[in-house]
Amino acid sequence: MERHTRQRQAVLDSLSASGRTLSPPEILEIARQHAPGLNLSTVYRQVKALESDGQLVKVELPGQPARFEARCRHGAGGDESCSSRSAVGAAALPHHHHHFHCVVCNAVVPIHGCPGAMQELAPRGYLVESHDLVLHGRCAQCAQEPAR
Amino acid sequence: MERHTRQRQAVLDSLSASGRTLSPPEILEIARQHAPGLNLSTVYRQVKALESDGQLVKVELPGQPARFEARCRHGAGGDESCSSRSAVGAAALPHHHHHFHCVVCNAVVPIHGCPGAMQELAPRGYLVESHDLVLHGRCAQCAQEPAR
DNA sequence: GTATATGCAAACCCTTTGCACATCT
DNA sequence: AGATGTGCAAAGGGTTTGCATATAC
Repeated sequence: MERHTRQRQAVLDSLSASGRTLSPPEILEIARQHAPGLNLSTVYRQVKALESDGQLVKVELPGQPARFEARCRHGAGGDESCSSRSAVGAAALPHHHHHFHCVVCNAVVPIHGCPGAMQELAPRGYLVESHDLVLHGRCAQCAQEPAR
Repeated sequence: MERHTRQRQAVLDSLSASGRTLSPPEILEIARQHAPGLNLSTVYRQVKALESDGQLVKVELPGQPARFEARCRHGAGGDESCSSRSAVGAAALPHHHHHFHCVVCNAVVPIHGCPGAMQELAPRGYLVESHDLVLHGRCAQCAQEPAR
């Protein structure tokens, strides 16, 4: 079914090692160090396969190209558990979590916690099944630097 | 600076009349009825101009192409006012608001609540400046129809 | 040996842009 | 007339796909 290839491993490793979300081009650059000649198409294919395999999570921020993160790794301080939530289908479901996007260095890191009570925000008669939340601001590093 | 053209009016009207968010191709199809020969490029250009003019709002959902909504005034009071998507006046305040996305009919409507307290969700040292929230589920109409 | 993954190039979707012509004021 | 908008076609990012070859099992 799913073969173990140098490319597959390199893609997975690049994400696990980085501890943050990476775009396919970023993955390519890093993964090439362990898989010379790696192609962007292969990155896209592996990233999709690894996602449905439950090993990666696709992270999509409004207006930005997709990024991916290794499952359940936190790169910036906090960890703890994420509260799971209703799933629509029946696949390997990643834990429910949201993301923080640093507008300065453009990094995206997972955050724990969730405001919850989403159903109350919807108009009457509407049925909330899931939600996406993205925080924008400055990460710890960029918050300290004056300007950049 | 900004000229009044048949195309500009048609783009604006299509959004005002629809009461929901529309993608550029959707705008094109509707607006063409009042501006034959209208081109998709023009829709993109007008939509951008009208946005910086404050007459439209760009709505970006994770993983989806951009949509736009008319920025209409909305009387006081409603809880679910902006929910219907026919001819009823839509609600879109210049203020902070989020969106509900119906996974069945794919409509996107503004909602006016907000969980708040976003700073508490961020890791220590992180500074939250803004956030995006999108609710996914079924709108009132689609919630009643037999699930599929 | 056979099925699957890879690399390459081309195609696709969404959006932007260059340019000559049309249109508004 | 002068400035701005429009249509068309081509280009640009991001992502997917067809196909022949290479590779894992």
